[in-house]
Amino acid sequence: MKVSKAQQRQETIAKLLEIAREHFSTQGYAHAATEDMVKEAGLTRGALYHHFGNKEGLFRAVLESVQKEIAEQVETEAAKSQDPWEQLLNGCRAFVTSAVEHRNRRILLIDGPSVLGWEAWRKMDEEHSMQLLQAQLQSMAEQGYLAAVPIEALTHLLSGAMNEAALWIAQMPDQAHSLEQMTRAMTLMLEGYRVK
Amino acid sequence: MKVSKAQQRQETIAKLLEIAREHFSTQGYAHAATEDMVKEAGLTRGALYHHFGNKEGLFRAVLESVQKEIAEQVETEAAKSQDPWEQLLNGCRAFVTSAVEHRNRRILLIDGPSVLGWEAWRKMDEEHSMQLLQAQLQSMAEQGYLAAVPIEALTHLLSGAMNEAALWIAQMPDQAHSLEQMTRAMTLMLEGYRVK
DNA sequence: AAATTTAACATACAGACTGTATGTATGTAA
DNA sequence: TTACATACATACAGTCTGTATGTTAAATTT
Repeated sequence: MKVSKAQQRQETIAKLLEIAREHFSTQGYAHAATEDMVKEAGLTRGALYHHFGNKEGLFRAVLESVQKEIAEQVETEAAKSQDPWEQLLNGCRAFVTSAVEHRNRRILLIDGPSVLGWEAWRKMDEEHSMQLLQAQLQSMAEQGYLAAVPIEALTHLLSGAMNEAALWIAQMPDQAHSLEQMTRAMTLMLEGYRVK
Repeated sequence: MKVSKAQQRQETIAKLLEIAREHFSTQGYAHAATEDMVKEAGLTRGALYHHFGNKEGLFRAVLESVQKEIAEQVETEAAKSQDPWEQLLNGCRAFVTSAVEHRNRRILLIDGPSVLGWEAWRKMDEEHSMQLLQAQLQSMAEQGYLAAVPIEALTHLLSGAMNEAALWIAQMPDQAHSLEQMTRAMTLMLEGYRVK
């Protein structure tokens, strides 16, 4: 049976991304050995270095797919409402819910900044979910929904709050309850920016 | 000349902590080589492993001293006012100001959670600056200054917000200006929790 | 259709780094 | 002063990443 190179390439990359995501999530970047990953994929490290350049390149590609998935979730949930305030809260809750998941959490929130450096990580973040948040805030400000506040600073403040929220919820025994509590705290936090 | 063992021990540990802090801050945990650090201290890796067990142990000790310094700053600044709201805001600003510093930032906010794991990092955090924040919030809630909100969730939300705030400010060209903007955003954020 | 090129790997090896086992000298306590 | 513990130094083994080179099959060119 004959397999096209394009197809082979795509399949190999997809397989490595999936396996690496699992390894990075459970072991962390530093303790995930490239040899173990490629072995699980039925390949050798040659394939990895061919497609991703180095271990960090593989991690970056994995993080990119994590970001895309989360941004999609956030966008979908936010779009379910017409009211800007509800859109904002829906999006925030969707982000936290996604970020809590095992296959996203460590890669996105723990190892991401450490492995790529905060600036590179932040740049990636800006091109995905943070972008959505800032656009929403910007639009709300222009429509007069928000009190006078520097948008960029606010975006980072909220983003940081939600990142930690996800990490906190993730390790609590009753996650549903913790999410409720956190939603309450987040709702009040956002209230501070409602124009009076 | 004869040096007591206790004194020798103390000096060696102090020297290694200081040098390691600089190396971890500039190179990051992963790229800081133990050999380089001990060489700079005029020692060998034997000394490091004797006193700290392993590289992670050294990092943990460094982080501990970072935490202590920051908590001290926060406490000092907060104590400068009698008004609980002002204490809270002073403390928050002091935390951000300290966390921004080069010798604290990466160790505390970037590599800390990645190297020690989030749970261990959080536990250390709780024993230092986060403890102060939660105590302040708790006391404010009991005195009727705060709206009804789960304190633990709130503590993490605010802590996360400030962590990201520090990282954002750190990489902005005009840090003084950015700190002002962030203070404005933080002030409004806290307003959300003021009892109405 | 044959020849050539190129993409997708596999293999082998070098270098860096951590951790451990062991040796040694000096201070300390009985 | 002798026995022991502490504070290291030294040597070595194991792991892991990255790179250089080889190989095979598909794609492209002639």
